[in-house]
Amino acid sequence: MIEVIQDARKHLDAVTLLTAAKERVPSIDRATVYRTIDLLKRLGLIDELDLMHLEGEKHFYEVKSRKDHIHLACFHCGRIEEFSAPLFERLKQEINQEARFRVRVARMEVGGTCSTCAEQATALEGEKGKSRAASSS
Amino acid sequence: MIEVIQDARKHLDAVTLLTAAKERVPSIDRATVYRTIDLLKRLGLIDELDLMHLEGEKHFYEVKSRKDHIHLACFHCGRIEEFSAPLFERLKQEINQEARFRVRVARMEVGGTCSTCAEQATALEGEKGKSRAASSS
DNA sequence: ATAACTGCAAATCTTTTGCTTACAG
DNA sequence: CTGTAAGCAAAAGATTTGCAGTTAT
Repeated sequence: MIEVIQDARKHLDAVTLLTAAKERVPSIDRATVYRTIDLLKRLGLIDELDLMHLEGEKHFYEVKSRKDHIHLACFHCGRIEEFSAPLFERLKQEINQEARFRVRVARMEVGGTCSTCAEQATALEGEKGKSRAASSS
Repeated sequence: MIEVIQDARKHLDAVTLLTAAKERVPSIDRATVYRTIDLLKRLGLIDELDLMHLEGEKHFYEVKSRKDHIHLACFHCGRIEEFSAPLFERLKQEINQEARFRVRVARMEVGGTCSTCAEQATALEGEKGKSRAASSS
């Protein structure tokens, strides 16, 4: 089961995970998937993500890596980027020290506009701008 | 409606929000609450939180403040602490620059052990073994 | 026999939607 | 009128639970 998550190229939600798992064990049930997810979560083997609820309220899962990364969710194209930063690690340390809070899991999710979509938007504005400029939203 | 969220001393989930709103407008319905939440979210007036799903899968809401803060959720006592750090702001800037990702909302949630619970755990360990060391408070 | 795991079905919880009425512009 | 907002009821989506049958210890 954790293999399924590991093998996945993208973040899986429970239903997709169920479908994927069925390819290996056709008889597998929803309940088993959820129970296993819960187990893996408690064991700290996987992380649970929300990905800014771009696709509804479901959760997504990924195998926990040594280095946490931030998920950047583009509101326009829905793509999820991952971003690692030393600053993030430092921030966690700071929380440990300044708030005296022992960090076990840290999740940072960001929503906004990815570079591709930003460029497209800029390009579009440019086209329209030929005829008429200056409409501040 | 946003007043209800503003007045709240703690983070509210939709059901609690509904109850609170009913005190002002008894006829109010779930649907209205959810529709309003959705509106306020889109207007960027409130932020949606998960608080590490300490209490199930519901979402919590708080009025958006100028300065984002990080939510620290204690797995032991369930308390939610807020933590602001310049480092967090810098991290967002870094995302803007290095990933060329235009950040609109950033959410960071941390799960772990708060200082109080950590002290209690230490105290317990101390009892089992040797004498306690001085603890800060 | 015991304990852990699984499938199946039903239940629960949270959020969304369709329809209808009320009301303001 | 016409479009927006609200109530109500039902639906939908995601996750959990109770129960019973299997399998390994």
